[in-house]
Amino acid sequence: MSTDPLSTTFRALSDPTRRAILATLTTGEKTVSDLAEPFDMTMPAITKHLKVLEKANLIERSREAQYRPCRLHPEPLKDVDEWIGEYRKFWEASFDRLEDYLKQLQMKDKNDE
Amino acid sequence: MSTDPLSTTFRALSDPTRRAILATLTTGEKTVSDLAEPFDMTMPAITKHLKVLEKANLIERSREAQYRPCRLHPEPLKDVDEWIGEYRKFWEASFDRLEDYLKQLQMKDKNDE
DNA sequence: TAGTTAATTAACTAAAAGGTAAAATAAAAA
DNA sequence: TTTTTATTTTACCTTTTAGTTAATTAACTA
Repeated sequence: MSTDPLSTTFRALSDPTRRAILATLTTGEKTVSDLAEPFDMTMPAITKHLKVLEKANLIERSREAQYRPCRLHPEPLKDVDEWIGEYRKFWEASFDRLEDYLKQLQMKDKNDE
Repeated sequence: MSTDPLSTTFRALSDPTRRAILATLTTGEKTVSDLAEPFDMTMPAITKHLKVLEKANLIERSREAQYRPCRLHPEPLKDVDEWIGEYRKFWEASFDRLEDYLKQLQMKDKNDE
């Protein structure tokens, strides 16, 4: 398994339950039970999802009495945004122009051989 | 396993070999051998990574003689970009101000109870 | 046609992911 | 102090992932 930060972030985001948890946390700090409520899933499953998000640094946790509130820690998304930024020009070019662009690059490569 | 498009895209991006393959494809169409060359990995492993990328719609493939050239298909990254856009305001707020913002929301929630 | 090159498929393995039920822990409330 | 509430840990199961080697397919080349 890949343990580099970007892989860890993408991995954490690749589950709809975890993305829904992040979405809930955009409205503020929440308890585990709060977060579990919308899902047809046992508590331990939610605990595991929270662990994945915590290890990916996408949430932070504290303690208040018997609660372990979670809050959003969006910083790793910055790196995803930067990564994806490199590809923006490729989807912004229309399909046909992308074809042309890549064909050009390809011809350039062939000339280099 | 989650089969929704966004999960599939994030899943495909969660491996550094696959991200490196995409990066190589930004310089134009490439054969499987071209793509395999930088990695200390057997061909079947690369074939599998390409299958994951193809199923995630991040690459497209064709046939030329005995070659199966690959090219970038960046469209699914658009959706990732849109998803992440919803979180931009959270990492753009300074850490302290985010704390305040979330605390505010939290108080509002408590008042609603 | 025989051999080579490019890539895939098949069969297998080890580890990780995502879930469960039951037991354990920690703090609050009665 | 006992009970309840919130959450985690443990032990288990099944499926998926990421890799391997060996065999196969497909097309070019001598």
